[in-house]
Amino acid sequence: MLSERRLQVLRAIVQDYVGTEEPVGSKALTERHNLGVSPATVRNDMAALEDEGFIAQPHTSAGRIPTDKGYRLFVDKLAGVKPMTPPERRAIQNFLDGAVDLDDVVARTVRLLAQLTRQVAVVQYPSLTRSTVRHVELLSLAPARLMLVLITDTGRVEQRMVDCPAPFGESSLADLRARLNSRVAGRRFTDVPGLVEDLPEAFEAEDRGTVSTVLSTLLETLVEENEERLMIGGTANLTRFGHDFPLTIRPVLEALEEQVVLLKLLGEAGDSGMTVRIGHENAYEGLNSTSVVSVGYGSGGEAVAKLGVVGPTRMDYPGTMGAVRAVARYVGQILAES
Amino acid sequence: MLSERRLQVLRAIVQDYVGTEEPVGSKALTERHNLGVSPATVRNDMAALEDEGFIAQPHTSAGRIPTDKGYRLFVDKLAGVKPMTPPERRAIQNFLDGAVDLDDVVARTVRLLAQLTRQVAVVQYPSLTRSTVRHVELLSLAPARLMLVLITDTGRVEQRMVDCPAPFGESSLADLRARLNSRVAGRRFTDVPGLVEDLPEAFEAEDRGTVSTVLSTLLETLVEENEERLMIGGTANLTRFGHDFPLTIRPVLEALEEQVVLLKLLGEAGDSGMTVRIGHENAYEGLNSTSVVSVGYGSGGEAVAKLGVVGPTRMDYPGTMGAVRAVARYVGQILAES
DNA sequence: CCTGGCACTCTTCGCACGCGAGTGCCAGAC
DNA sequence: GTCTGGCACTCGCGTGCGAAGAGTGCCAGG
Repeated sequence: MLSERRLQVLRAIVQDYVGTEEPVGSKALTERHNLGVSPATVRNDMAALEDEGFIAQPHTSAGRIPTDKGYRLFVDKLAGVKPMTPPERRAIQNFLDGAVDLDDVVARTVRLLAQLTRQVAVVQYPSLTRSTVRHVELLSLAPARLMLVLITDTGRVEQRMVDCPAPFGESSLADLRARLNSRVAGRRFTDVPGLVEDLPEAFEAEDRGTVSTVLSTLLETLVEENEERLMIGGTANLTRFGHDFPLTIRPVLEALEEQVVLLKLLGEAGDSGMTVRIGHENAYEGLNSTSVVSVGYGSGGEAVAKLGVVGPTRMDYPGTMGAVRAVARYVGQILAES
Repeated sequence: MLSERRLQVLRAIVQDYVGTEEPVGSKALTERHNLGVSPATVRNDMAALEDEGFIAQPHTSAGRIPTDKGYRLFVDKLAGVKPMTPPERRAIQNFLDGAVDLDDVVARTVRLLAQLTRQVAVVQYPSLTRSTVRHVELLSLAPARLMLVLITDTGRVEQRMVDCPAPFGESSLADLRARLNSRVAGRRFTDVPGLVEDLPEAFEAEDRGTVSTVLSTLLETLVEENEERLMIGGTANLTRFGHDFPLTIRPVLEALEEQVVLLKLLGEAGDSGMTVRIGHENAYEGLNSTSVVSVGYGSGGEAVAKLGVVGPTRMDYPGTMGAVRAVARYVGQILAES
């Protein structure tokens, strides 16, 4: 077990390293933090910390830098979450209050997070899993060509082309439209598949193919709509990553382009409370030299989506966590109001 | 005026520099391109080209690299557009054919362009300004509440809520829907106002208020929802920019985050034909070390939006232009089909 | 107008060297 | 036991220098 002072030494190392970006030595430590002991003592502590794998030296005769394990301990035990100052809070609220619609809320949130943390921000759109169908519209564009329009209670509209296997009469169309709406209007997305399953049976044989096609397109649309989208911003902050640029930054940019990767990343984070994934704790190896701080947010008590930031493992964890938490909180408020 | 051979020398310099990323000297030139003259002669030509400002040397006793002016001449006079090979064409078509909706078309286009050119791709969503109305749909959500759905020929769908001043019967609704569509379907946005002006007169007094409301909402949608959006991709290709990383890449990333900047950038490009903006020709100074190749695309003969790529001034212009043109062409086809 | 030759200029690279930061260890003090 | 001061040792980093090499500009001759 590590003594109290050794933990303090680790904390000091993390803080200094985050500030200076340079390996920190025993002498500098005793000068900048009054630990009340001499450099020699600190050296012993450092040796112990290194044995335990919390810190490492890039090369002999250099100072120490924290390892992922060191950051982990720091985040878990040694550092709190730095609360935002009142002016910061006001700024956040003012900025988010100006949003006009959902897209705008998300866009502003991304900007805000990126600015506050000076890192890359990722914001997931509020999930639609609980949304319902308001209306389904079918329009005939050509004899064997329909357009399917889906309107959700969140005001979102999705449309799809449907190529019919056979011409579909106007009366059949009206019939299908009416039956479809009476079954699914007001229902949750997840319930729809079961509700329309037997619909083709109500139609003439010649129309069944088309009906099935329409239905499967509808189901596809629902699934896709349900699919999470996200927005990222602040990529310019990647330039502050480190000196060994190209190699570090490239896989990160690639990861950021793969929304699937990011969604999985956010998805893996715990549902409640803030999650910090440090370096190799990230499953995606392109992000092995980054840390991801994420948290759920939502309109009610429930989290409907996540947001977070991606930055170098050498980041200001307390500050970042404070900003992420505060932003999530205010976004939740905004969503609840609208 | 520059002699024919000097132009050839310039062309060779550009080609070699693009390939090697290193200043090219007189000797290497004569070896790799059989110009039929000796290095000494080439040196004289180079001196002349340098006097005219087409090439420059990073430092004395280094080879020459093209200046922006040199690239300009190269693009205008010395290089053609390299056509895609048949297999490439097929690949493009196949890839784009898989798209399910407009968002998907745009997303795929971005990926495709980024992959083909190995640069940053920018695709603007089809604009509504020059498109035509395919269909207007009116849905009754509540007795005095309608939803107006506008479908454009580019596959874009916009929707609006309409609060009616008075309840609006189902038959009136059908009537309005029919009249509206017969007047505006297939017409350009800009023509719509004149076409629907007198529509309220055809209705009973009690419905006129609602009809007017619907019409003004429609006109609003046509005008206001002309908001331009765009999608970017391939930012990971920025890592191939050069050796002097952070300084070059940072402003580019910043520019890419500012959609306004990008839209202006694309907007400034000529409406017809391909536009190449090289280095300092770009108004936005963050992009002074990049070139932008853009072209309009559209469903018919007319361009409804632009797409393009952003890359280092040292890029393969013929290849890039070929890819951009080909992609624009196929996207246009896809849009026309759907 | 082209060509070969030549002198000149710079950059780059390798290498040796010294400095300084930082470490590990040990003997002694509290 | 724990902390401290001292000391020898290790390396990385910056500097200076010299050689090598690439490339140029210019000139005289074909």
